[in-house]
Amino acid sequence: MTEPRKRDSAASKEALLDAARDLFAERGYDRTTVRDIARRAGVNQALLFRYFGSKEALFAAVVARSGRDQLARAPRELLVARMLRGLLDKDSHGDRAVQIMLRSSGEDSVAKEIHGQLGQDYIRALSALTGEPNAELRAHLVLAWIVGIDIVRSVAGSDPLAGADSDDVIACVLPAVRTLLEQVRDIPSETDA
Amino acid sequence: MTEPRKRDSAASKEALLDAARDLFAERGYDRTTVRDIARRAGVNQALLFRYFGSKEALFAAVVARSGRDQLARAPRELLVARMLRGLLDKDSHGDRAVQIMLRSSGEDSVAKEIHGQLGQDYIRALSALTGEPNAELRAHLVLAWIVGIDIVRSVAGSDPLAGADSDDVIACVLPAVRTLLEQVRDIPSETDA
DNA sequence: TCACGTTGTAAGCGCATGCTTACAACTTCG
DNA sequence: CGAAGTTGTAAGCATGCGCTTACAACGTGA
Repeated sequence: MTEPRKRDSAASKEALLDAARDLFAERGYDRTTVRDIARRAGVNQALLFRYFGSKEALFAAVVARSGRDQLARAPRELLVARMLRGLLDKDSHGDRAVQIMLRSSGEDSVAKEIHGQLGQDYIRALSALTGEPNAELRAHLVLAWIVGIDIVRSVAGSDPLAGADSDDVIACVLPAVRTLLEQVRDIPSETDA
Repeated sequence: MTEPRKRDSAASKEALLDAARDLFAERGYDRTTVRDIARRAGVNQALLFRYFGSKEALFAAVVARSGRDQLARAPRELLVARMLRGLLDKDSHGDRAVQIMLRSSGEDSVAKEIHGQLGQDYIRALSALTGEPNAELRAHLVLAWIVGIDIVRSVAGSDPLAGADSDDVIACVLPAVRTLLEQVRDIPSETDA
């Protein structure tokens, strides 16, 4: 760094949040180091600790930010389709909150609490998509599927699911999801508008 | 260790494989340390490296052993139900190969290859459960769901899915899975026999 | 202008990880 | 019986991790 960075704490914080969001989503919590995050953000790693206090607190901030945005933006019955397209469409900056959150296979109770809170928001939203008595269980199962799709795609990078046309995946998944949450809908395509 | 262990390399290897199987399934690859494995196996960690060469090679051995057992044992149409019950029923020593395999969110190409091979065996088995042209895609989606269920259960440890009665989960999941793989069946209960 | 608070940096701490080394004790075979 | 190979062990290496410390430079307000 021959040129010292201009001082702008808000920009530094934003850069760290963006970098962390992307890296946590790509690699999961454990395999994302604070050095990686700082490097991608273009800041010194000490700033991460100054502004967020710890790696874990940064994680919580990322999850909270990502999830809040999506839940505010999506009509409920489109939520599943948005989450799926968010992970299937490479360019899309769709909903990554769920995979970011659950991709960290942390077992500690603090992380669990963090996940739990936002998770509850998603579960509440999904539970409202069915009139069945075991709505919460169904919501969890649907959430689990979305998470699983993300993980299987990344691990088995060269098979049909990784390279799948998102419409093909949606065509398989949504009818199945509807056996659980009957109000789920796909996003209207442009030609429908 | 006041009493030196009796020399038995086969028993030591077996103990390491069992310990690793359990810990990888519980914690995932990254959060399982070689010291943890050795401790649970009741051996010195140097033996792990002597007998398996590396943590990664041990992982490969565990995955290969677990998966092979299950695929040999299960009639195809019961495979999904067995995998689900394997993770839902706490006492069961059911099929953990898939979650062990995919729970490690490793991105390196060696791990990917390892996963890929056994994964292909599962995919082949699952693909044969439908006559649809995109059978492989469907198989991957089902596998993804199983993985996702395991992960969501462990992360969100106190909600309906974690404490769920396995019959309730199966009752929700199997009909949905059948929209993808029509030949899937549940395990006959004892009273049916 | 100057003092103080804020922001950015490089270096390093303490600890944990996968793995290695050196040694002792045992077991087997000629 | 003794040599060689095998098995088990404790200790430690090299590296990387989250996090801290100390300093410099800047920006703001009195």
